[in-house]
Amino acid sequence: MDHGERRERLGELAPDLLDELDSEDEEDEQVLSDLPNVDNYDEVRMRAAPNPNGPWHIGHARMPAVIGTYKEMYDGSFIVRFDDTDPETKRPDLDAYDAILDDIDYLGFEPDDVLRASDRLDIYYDHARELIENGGAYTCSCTGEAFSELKNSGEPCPHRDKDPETTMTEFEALVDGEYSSGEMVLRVKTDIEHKNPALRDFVAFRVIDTPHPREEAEKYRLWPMLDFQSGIDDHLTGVTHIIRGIDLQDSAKRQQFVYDYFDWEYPEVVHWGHVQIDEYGVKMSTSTIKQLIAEGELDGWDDPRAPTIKSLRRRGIRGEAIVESMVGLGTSTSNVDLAMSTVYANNRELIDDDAPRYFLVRDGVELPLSGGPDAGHPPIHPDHEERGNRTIPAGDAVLVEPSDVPQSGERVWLKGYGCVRYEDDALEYVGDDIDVVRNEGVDVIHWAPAEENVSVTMRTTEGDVAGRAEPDFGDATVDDAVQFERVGFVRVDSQDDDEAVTYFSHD
RNA sequence: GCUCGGUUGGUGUAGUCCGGCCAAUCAUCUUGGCCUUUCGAGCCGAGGACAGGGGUUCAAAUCCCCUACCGAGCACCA
Repeated sequence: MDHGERRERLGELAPDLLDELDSEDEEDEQVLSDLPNVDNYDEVRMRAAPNPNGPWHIGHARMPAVIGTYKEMYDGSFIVRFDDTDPETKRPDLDAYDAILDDIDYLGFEPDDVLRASDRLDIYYDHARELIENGGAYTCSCTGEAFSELKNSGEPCPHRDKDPETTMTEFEALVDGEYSSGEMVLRVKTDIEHKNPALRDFVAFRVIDTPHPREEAEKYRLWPMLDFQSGIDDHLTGVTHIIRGIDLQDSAKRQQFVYDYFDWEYPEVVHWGHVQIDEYGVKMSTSTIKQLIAEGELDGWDDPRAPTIKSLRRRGIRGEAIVESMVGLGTSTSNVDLAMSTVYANNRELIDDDAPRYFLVRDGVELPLSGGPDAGHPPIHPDHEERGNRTIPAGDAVLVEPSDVPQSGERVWLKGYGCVRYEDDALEYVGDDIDVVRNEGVDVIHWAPAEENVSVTMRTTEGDVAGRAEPDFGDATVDDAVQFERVGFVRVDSQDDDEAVTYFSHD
């Protein structure tokens, strides 16, 4: 029995099962693996916890793409929580908060709530106090080096046995700003002999002398470390599923100690590996990009050479295409490479059907033309005759790309116009019988009028390219995705009289 | 050094928990053909993978052990 026969048979025997089979088929669309233990929760709730130190690079799209997709799969929710708890070494960039939310919006997702950790210091302090009362934390004035040495040999530091009252007093002094950076920290008491040294008595709070850039938070000096802050917030905001990188593999184990003190249930965790993106010479890290912009190597976050979401956006890559590509990577713990060709393939599928066609001649060579009709009329879209045809006036001369100039005596087909022969440095019309293309191997090329055309700058990942487009390209409006035939898809970035700027999307 | 994790075609992924219907899925990629006045799309076809070695088993991508390679943590970064 082949598939069809089996279906038919099943339909006779058990129509119910067939319905079930069909609905399963529809859900074959599911691209991500199931989240663990979803049934144990009323609602799947997730969070993205970006550090607002700049707009997002492409890799950052993975988090909203994945949790946004899970949100749709499970009818769940997700929040964005800015983990901006280091005013110094990971100093937040005030513009980045909105830039990141804007990027998430571009990807097509809307967070159910947006929080800033720097608004929540008092909450963290309160939980620290409770932890201290429970004997789960102690103030420690060891230098990092000294503590590390003790810790690595599994020995407690002298401050570990402090009574909670002393710790509490010292903690309040920390909160009140009576210590400077480096003098005192609050540690969570875990297991100083834990076989994994990474889990032994980690720092929960430290003093940072540099004020936070946000006005609302500039008064604070005592800042929680990620593992403490994030652990508290995940619980308080009802997060049921945490998705994070393998660099945070030990976080859950550390935070588990805190959760145990509070008698909380730890959320489900999924770890994924790092993403690398091919095709970019520029290193993909926010700080590197920031530096290149500062040095003038890149024009800005949306420079076509920058590996950022803002750049892809300006290049006309739809958020949906980025999301599909990211979701396609799945959530495996091994590191993955994302090929930009996948993103481009996804985007092409989204824009191809709508993109009108135009000719753009790069580095045009001007060739006199004689003997033919006044104009060429190629279709606006080859699959949609109803959209009509363009009009490209031929005039007395046309532009063609240098590599398209035929050998002397040879013919070439100017698309939408007809066949011409190249002789004595000029083109002469020789007819409109398409059979020469079909049977005689005449090449079809694109062209533009030498007189009446639109000057176009096409910005690409490799630099700017100058060209001339056919006059009808003037009909394209800013933000349109169009295809320059034989060149590739571009997004129209600006359009003034006879001057246009386009950003190259992909071929 | 201590600890934790990973390795399926060029790339990514499904399958691994609960061994058999996996001579391994899907996409991208490369490629042949059809169609086409380009590119793309579409249609038909092709290419290409279970890191290596042992073991358990009637049966292993799947379980166990070893090796190799890759990665992560051991921060007063996130």
